[in-house]
Amino acid sequence: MATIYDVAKAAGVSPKTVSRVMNGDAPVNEKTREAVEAAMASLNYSPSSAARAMRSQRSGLIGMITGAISTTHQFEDTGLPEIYLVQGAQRVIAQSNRTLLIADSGGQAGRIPALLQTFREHRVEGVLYVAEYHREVGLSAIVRDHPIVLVNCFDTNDTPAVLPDDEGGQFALVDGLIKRGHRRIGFLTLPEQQIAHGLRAEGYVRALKTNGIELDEQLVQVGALPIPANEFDLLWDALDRVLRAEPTVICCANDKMAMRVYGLLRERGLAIPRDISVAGYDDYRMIAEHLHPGLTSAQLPYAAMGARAADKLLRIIGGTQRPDEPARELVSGPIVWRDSVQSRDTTITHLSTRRKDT
Amino acid sequence: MATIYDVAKAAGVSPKTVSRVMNGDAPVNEKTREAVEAAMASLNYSPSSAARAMRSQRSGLIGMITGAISTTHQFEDTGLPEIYLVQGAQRVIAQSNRTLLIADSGGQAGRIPALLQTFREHRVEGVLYVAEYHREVGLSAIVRDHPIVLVNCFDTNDTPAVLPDDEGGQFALVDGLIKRGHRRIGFLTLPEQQIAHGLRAEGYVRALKTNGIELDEQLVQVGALPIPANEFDLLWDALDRVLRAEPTVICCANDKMAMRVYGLLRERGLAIPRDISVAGYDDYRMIAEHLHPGLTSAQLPYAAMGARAADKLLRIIGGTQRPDEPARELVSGPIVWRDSVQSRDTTITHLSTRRKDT
DNA sequence: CGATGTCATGACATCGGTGTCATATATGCA
DNA sequence: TGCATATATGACACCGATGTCATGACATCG
Repeated sequence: MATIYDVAKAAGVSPKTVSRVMNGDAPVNEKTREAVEAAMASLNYSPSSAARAMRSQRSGLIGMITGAISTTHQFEDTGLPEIYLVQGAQRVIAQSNRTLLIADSGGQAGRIPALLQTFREHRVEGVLYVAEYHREVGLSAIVRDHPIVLVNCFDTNDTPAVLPDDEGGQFALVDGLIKRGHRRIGFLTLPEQQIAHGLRAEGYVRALKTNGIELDEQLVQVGALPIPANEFDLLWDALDRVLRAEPTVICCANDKMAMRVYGLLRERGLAIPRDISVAGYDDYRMIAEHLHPGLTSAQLPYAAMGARAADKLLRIIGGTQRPDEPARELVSGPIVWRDSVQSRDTTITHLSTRRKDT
Repeated sequence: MATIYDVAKAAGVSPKTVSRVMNGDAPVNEKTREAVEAAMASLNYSPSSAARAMRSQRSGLIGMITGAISTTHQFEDTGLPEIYLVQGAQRVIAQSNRTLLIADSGGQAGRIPALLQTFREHRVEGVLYVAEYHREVGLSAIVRDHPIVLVNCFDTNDTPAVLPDDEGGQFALVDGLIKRGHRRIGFLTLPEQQIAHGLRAEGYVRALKTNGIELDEQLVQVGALPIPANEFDLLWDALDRVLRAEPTVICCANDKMAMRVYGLLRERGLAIPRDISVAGYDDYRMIAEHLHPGLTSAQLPYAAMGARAADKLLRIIGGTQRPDEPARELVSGPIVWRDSVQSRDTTITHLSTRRKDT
């Protein structure tokens, strides 16, 4: 591989001048520049980032650690749309002329220290720490050596974090359902220990309140439990209880649950959306687009979260954070309306004036 | 960040001795070793991989390029279980004390040269080139500078490649169905231009032949087309034609299609698996495990492919390829049997003696 | 006892860029 | 015309490892 010395020799200049042509950090005569550029092209020259990193003390690398935290998947396999997260982050990082280095622990928390050690050796400028579902984490000390942004998770020390706006997402979904004429809105929730559960429940309640609808607790049931074997029966029972409260639509905690609910409702002879509407959460396109009818769902904006986290991290590294920048940022996703939700005749209902609720 | 000089000073030895302690490439007195190790620990020393790379001319980096090829997604979004591929590759690469560098073009082929340029600057030792679905690709010259392994794709120059064993997977699935008593096996295929289509069709035919069953062309219909808007109607029609041939089971080209077929069959009042069995392909757990009943599916072994590709690449880099190693390797996945397939009473059928068909 | 070998260690150069400083010529302005 | 700047370029050191070679202290052997 050609070096800067080879280029300098070929162009008849000093290495430093070649460096100047590349970096544009000092004026170079037009003729000289052309000669250098010709030499670089003919030698197929590519500067060594190792040498650069060494001299400049800036590696141009960002580390991302995924699959990192859980020792075993306490809940279910998320299906890993994490790749969108990687893509979102990578795009932003590439724009800053940096490169993404990734490490995946394969869910074995014990491997994290070794992976972080690798990051240290590469002198990564910052770390993105990605959790597989919205949760709290405890960070080991080694991580705090670097600028870090948590993604899909947070800790108790106000470490910068980028999180999905679960409350807002559920609010927007339920609010949209109400605008489409629904009044009795069933809600099959996540297991109660999940962070997202509480937030989404709040969004649900706020949407009702904002629209002047009274909460019927019978309509809200825990839909899934961590133990897969039991889950289905429990889902059946939960659905049963919700249906007795006569909802016109059922919000499911996620698209996978909605997929099951499709099957369960059909077994009861209910047609979607004619007899009852259904909504999901996550907007896993693999599911939502291919269910029949298409599933209305609140999008978990993974790509946007990845991009936002990368952006935040770069600002931290560059010292260009806005002074008022909060440690935690929420990223909202759109509601994707598909055919699983039917608008109801609203002539007999009176939409209360919408009040803004912060 | 502490350097080897700091460690040397703290331990009262020369930098070279510290280097020897780290690399074990020459004998070091036990006392000296302990002093050096203590110094390293107290300074929280981490050697600079940039300096190492520079001196040794080995970067310890492997580049992976994903989302690389398609300008627009000609077919549908794959749902990107690519993350499993990344994980599989990363695991193997970490074991070899190397680090995975990733670049994602976001489907914009025009960005590939820039990404490869980044790889060159980092002096990656090899490249994994990942396609989003099984296909043929044309490689630009720049890629051939490096050792490279294609993943999920191949070219016309016998570039090393790791591919899913589509023929074998479909064979194993259909063979398994036959062993479970099925004789009339419907097959809703991929669009014909897909590489996987031809291979799976071959597997289907071979399974029939191996078991002495005659092919009924009516049972095989193209199930999907690249234009999403039309797809559904065409799938309905295709399913209709297949059903007229009275199958006891329907193989779908992928799990997404199977998910739709579930809905379509139910609309016709057919219960799965009581009235008819269904199988998919891909084994996207997000779908297959959560459909009710669980979907039997042939697994696309992404994690294994990633691992195998990384392994192959490392052998190429290390010059330790087995002499007989073929350029293209097929990776087989298991058939995951779930409740969507019902074993049929086989007392009235006569399983022909299984013949091995290579 | 001297030659040879092993152990243990350090001095020094080197990998490929870039920051610092020096130098030489050209230009602007009073 | 003379001095302050700006332009254009090079010499040299340095970033942090490690390969090469040299050296001194012992141990071994004939």
